[in-house]
Amino acid sequence: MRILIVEDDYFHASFLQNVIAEALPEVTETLHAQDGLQGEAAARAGRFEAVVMDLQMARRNGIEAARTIWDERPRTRILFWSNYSDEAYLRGVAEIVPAKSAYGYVLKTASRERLKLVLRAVLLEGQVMVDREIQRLRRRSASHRHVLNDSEYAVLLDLALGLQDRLIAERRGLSLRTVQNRLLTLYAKLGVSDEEPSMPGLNKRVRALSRAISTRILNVEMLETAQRDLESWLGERPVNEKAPPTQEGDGAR
Amino acid sequence: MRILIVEDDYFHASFLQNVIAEALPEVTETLHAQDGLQGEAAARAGRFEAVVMDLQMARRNGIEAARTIWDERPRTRILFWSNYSDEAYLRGVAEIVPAKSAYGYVLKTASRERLKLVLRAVLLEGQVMVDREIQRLRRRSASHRHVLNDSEYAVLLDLALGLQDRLIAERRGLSLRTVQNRLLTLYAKLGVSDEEPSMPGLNKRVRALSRAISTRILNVEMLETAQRDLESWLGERPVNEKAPPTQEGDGAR
DNA sequence: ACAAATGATGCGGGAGCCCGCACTTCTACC
DNA sequence: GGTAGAAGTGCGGGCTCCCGCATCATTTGT
Repeated sequence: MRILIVEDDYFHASFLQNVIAEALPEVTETLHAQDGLQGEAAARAGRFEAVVMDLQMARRNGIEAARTIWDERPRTRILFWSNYSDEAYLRGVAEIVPAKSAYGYVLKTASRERLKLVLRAVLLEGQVMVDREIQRLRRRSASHRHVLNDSEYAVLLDLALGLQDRLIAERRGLSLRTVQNRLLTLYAKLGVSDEEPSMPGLNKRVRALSRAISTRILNVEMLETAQRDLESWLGERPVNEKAPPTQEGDGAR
Repeated sequence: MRILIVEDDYFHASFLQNVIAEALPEVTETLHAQDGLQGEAAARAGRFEAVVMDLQMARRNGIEAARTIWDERPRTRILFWSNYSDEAYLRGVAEIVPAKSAYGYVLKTASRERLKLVLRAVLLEGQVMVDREIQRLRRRSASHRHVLNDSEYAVLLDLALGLQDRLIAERRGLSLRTVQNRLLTLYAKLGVSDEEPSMPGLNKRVRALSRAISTRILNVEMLETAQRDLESWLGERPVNEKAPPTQEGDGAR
């Protein structure tokens, strides 16, 4: 069995190699890539069955690297290994994992024993496994602020990219008013409201993004990924011009 | 000489201790705190002259920890040691460093030799020193998107927190129109505009925040710090009610 | 099968936002 | 001293946004 390690921190990478050697004696070879791009290239060339992937790397983050790896070989088993349990990462991973494959998610703070366990479970036995520490954190925040469903999350992403209502409606195939309803519930779930005595007049739209980021429902990596997705959507869109209800050559604006 | 290390990653902390022992033989004792809060407490109790501080830690980030340490003992020398060179961190540090003190900023990817050099220069000799790698990155992005001056940055923070124009004006002691002018230049400098052929109707306000985050001009840590500052400002504000429609003596300006 | 709940949509209006135009300080450079 | 440029402010208009009120369609419970 051959394993690819994608990890930009030298210490973490060598620790991982060490643990792998101990937990998985059936491994015959491990390769170490330093960032997402290298990881993609290595996976393409090396045909690994198993990958341990850091998230949050320069040049190409772990989610995007995993996506292209899975696009090319959907059976690859990938264990995500990260310092953070941002909801954004979990949603990002859940969105791209193919049916054929197995994956896992562990925190870097997990004990050596737990890491070994997850390594075996995911990479060797093909189980799906999420560190119970993450489930715990997840549950705790869920009790507080309500959980976003997929359609709300999609709208949140669009909002975060700066799209205005009309465009969101077009992209998601909804009416304008419906989008605004989604935003409404989004505001509620993110705790954006004027009722706060301390919080006076605020711009709900921006505030929503702000809170989504503070609470790690969104993070930079997923924002960048979403931006790329948006661009490709814009690309294949049939130069759809809006027949503006009003008239005529308003020229560049 | 006694040194406090504030760092939540075990491997990095022990590597650092190792390098310190080698670079600074005059150190008689090092203490290791695992996050910002612990770091503040340790600094308060231990009266260290020198600190090596990670940014991006749970519970209390490095900037905030440094701020309270410097509030209590302004001569403490602090070396910031981070994986990232986000502009947000640099501005955050620059904002809080007291005149009496010395500080430095190194990337974790710096070579062992450079780390040793910076350790001696900052902690021992009291120089101010920023890793040249950071200057380089800084310069590169500066050429591209224009650099924000302090007042624009302040407005950006307010925008990011979700304040609306009126409140920003009040907080910064400006007229409404002036705030809007600032926002205008902010949009320009962040590259938010409709001229993009690809980018159709977008919400400039949100887009500005989005881009500020993507380009690391802002990051989560500084957003949270700014939020706390805002809350304390709101706290000491004299329950200022808006005499809404009309105007009159709005006092401060 | 009927009622209640949930979700999508339309309409309309008050408020906030973006920004062109014009006027006034304030600052800087000959 | 004078003039040009930058920054601050006011006014007004067009557009987006937030959201209450009301109407259907779909889903769910009993």
